[in-house]
Amino acid sequence: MIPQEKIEALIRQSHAACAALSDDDDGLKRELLAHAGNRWSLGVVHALGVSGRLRHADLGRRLAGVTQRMLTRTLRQLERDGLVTRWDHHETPPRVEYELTALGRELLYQMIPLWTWVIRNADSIRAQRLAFDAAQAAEGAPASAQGSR
Amino acid sequence: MIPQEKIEALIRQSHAACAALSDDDDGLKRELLAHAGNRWSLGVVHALGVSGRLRHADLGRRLAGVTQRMLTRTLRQLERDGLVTRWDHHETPPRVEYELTALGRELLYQMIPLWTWVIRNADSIRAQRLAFDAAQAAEGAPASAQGSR
DNA sequence: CAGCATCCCCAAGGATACTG
DNA sequence: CAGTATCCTTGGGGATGCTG
Repeated sequence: MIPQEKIEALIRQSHAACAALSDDDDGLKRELLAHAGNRWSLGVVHALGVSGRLRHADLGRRLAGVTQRMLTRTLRQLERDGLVTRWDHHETPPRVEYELTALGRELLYQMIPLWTWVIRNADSIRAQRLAFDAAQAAEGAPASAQGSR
Repeated sequence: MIPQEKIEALIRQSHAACAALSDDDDGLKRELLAHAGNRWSLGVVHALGVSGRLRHADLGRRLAGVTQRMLTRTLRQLERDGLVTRWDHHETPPRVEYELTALGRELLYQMIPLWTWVIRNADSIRAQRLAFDAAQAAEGAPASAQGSR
């Protein structure tokens, strides 16, 4: 699907980029990429990207199942990394809005191809997983194959 | 840096892609993206991308600080998701080699822009973090500023 | 050499209750 | 409404030792 030479060129490029990293950067890099693996970060960035400026409760409504605690936590992390801005209107009752920063928008922009790729390949990966798990099960308990438990 | 309209077009695209997801896919998607946040997954994929087929011990040598346990674990996860192939030569002493699958290469290919972006922005993010932490500290303990504890 | 078993620590994530 | 505090569970990550 993707020409081999192109992949190799890109790998060389990434290799050069990787070699340019200090040990210190390595940790930071992973922390940044960890947002992709965090339970709610992607959802927050995506919701803010789609809807612009949103209040805490609005965000909570869009992310089904999130608790206030985790939402606040996630927002703090994103704010700390400069991906999200917090707008506190200092009113009573409280009124706080969140918005993507330029950096956050860029990150979203960078994420989309990866994201789309994962979604496109979700089916084949799920099938692969099932096959793998089946193979593992067959290997792990061949003696008790018919003994159920 | 990136035109606003382009971002919005991409966001709409990602929104459409996201809307196409079932609840089931959502978990899978995050699990896949979690490889980006895992301690060693990226390193393994990168090393295999750069060097082709590698033995367990060779991989261990390239990833400074990894333990056999975590290396094996990581490889199993990647194998389960169809990103890495395990070649067991069934010899004694054991000889097992690992290699990226086509899917794994594609993932690496998809990752590189994001990766490069993070590296490019590492400095500004680190600065942002320091500022944020300083602000938090100033806000959290202004009363006990001189009282230490 | 490859990798499993065991024990351990800690942060992510969550449920619940409370406050300005 | 936005957020903190508290308690709990789970899994990532690691150190060490053993085996085919």
